[in-house]
Amino acid sequence: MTIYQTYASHVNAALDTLVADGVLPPDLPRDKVAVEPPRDTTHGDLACNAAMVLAKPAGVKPRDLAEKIAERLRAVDSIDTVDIAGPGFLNLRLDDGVWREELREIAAQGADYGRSDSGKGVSVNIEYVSANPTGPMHMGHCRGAVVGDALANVLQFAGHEVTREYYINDAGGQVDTLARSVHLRYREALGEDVGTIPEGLYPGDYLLATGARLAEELGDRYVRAPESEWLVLFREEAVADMMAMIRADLALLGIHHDVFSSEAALHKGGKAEAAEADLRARDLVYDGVLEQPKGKTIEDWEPVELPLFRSTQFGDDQDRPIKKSNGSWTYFGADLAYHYQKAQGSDALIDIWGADHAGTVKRIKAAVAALTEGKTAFDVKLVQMVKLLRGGEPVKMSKRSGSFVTLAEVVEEVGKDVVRFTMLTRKADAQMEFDFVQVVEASKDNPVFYVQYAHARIQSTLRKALAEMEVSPSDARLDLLGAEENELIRMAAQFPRIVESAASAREPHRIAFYLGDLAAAFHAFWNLGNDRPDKRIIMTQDAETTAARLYLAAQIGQIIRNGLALMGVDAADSM
RNA sequence: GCGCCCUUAGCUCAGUUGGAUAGAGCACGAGACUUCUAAUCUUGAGGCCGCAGGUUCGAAUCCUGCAGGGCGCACCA
Repeated sequence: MTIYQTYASHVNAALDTLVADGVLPPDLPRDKVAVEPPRDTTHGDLACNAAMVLAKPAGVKPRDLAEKIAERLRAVDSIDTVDIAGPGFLNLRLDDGVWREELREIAAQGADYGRSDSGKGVSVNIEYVSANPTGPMHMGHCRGAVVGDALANVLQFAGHEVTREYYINDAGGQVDTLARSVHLRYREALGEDVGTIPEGLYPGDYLLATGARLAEELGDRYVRAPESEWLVLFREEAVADMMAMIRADLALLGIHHDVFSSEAALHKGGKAEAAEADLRARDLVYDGVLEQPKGKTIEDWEPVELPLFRSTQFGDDQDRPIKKSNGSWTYFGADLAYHYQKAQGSDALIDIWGADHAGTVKRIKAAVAALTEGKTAFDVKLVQMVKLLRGGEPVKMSKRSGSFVTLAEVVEEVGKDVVRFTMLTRKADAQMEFDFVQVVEASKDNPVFYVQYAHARIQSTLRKALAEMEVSPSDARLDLLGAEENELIRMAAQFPRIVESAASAREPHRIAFYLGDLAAAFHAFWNLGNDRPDKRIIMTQDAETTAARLYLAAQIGQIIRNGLALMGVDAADSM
């Protein structure tokens, strides 16, 4: 139990006695009662809003109710003072021992500190990356990959059973184009001069290897053969190679999915037909004709009857076709079936998408709501674009020549940890700049460095104390810790709350911001020792105080490691 | 024309799902290095939370309208 949960239960007990005494009516909903750290630390250690939330339904004045709750809370041993402030806040000040005890808790739980079971019983499927298997990963995929992976870590830490999934779009027109591009490279590998790559095909050099491999394995038998004879084969081979490449790219970032789902396999298994039948039976799919969109003229518009999903019933502004006029499935039609399949295996679904797909969120949410009859929680997290800069100047990217900035190049240049941390320094739905120069700067402007530096400082202090004083961290005399140290502990004790909020809000960036704050607090404490030698961690004349402060520093280090681990970043022991 | 996202200090951004006097960093002013790693810290100034209504004990946060910016708008993926 965290400190906050412990004191929430004290508040609950106090409310129970008030109900028993007839001051409060029974059955008041208490879900809005919160015990939280106050924003302003001068207000105490914990703040509770119970009196304000319950006063109205109970028909009493907030401050009167607050006074009654306060009376009962004052009887709790570990609570030093209870003040009533503002409109009826209960401000609790805890005995210092409570915080010292939390420090021992951190030490005892170690890498598990912050783990909770709040997500227990709710399995989550999180689909992220799902880049089209037509080439290597580039920076456009990077942010979604990191956000998805970090979120998966956070959810797991919060007790959810998590499935990390990648959806392979291996059934659309793009992979046919890929197959044709590879066929060209295959002919090239057999000695043909193919000249410049025609418009509409993928020009990238990364297809050379696949072409060469197929030339070696298949010989020249498909050089002159009609497309119908080789398209499927070349498509499968090319997709397999592209996926191998993508997996290798993801591995550079430390990302490993549990499940790779193939769109082609979905169709083979008749999943789309099954979903359609299900929806038709409930009149959620019908054959109809779409109107031409208003405010936009389409030259070759022709009204066609298509099977349409009634997404307007779920708030979309148009019903959406699940099949094309040529009979094949639309992306949406397949995606609908795919989400149906995912919903069979998990209680909650999360998709991480690029913001350019924002327009399709409504229809897929509608589809999932329809297919699962609203039973499966489903979230789409949109991830905004990343602008690449070098020293403030935009990095030029040309998709046409195939010379985009690849993920592998970036990881090679700045390292996995810098990429991952930086991608989490903004809310996912806010635009972000990634400056190659800035992200590797060794200064406090650079949060990656700043947090790493705090950790390295802690580790080096531990080493130094051991080497020069033969003193190790110890909890024997934690009573020697003062007010400044307690501030630090208070901050450290928030970690479990932060993890929980990051999990429930699905916002992994909160971990990064918290670590920045924690690092700042540690750096501040450290520098206090410059002005006040009695506040240094290492006190050569005082082994007991040194041991206690080392214990504190070690636990701060532990939390930084735990937070970084959730982000998928390794902690540095020295810099 | 419609839908979604955004608008917070000069700049870049947080804001614990509705809490108290709205916070950081950069930049600007003033300070701290014979150090425990100054790769850091302390301190000052800086605000109509885009605008206008509404909801309530209480709004940057929720609702409505408006303005400005971004993205997307037949069968593409």
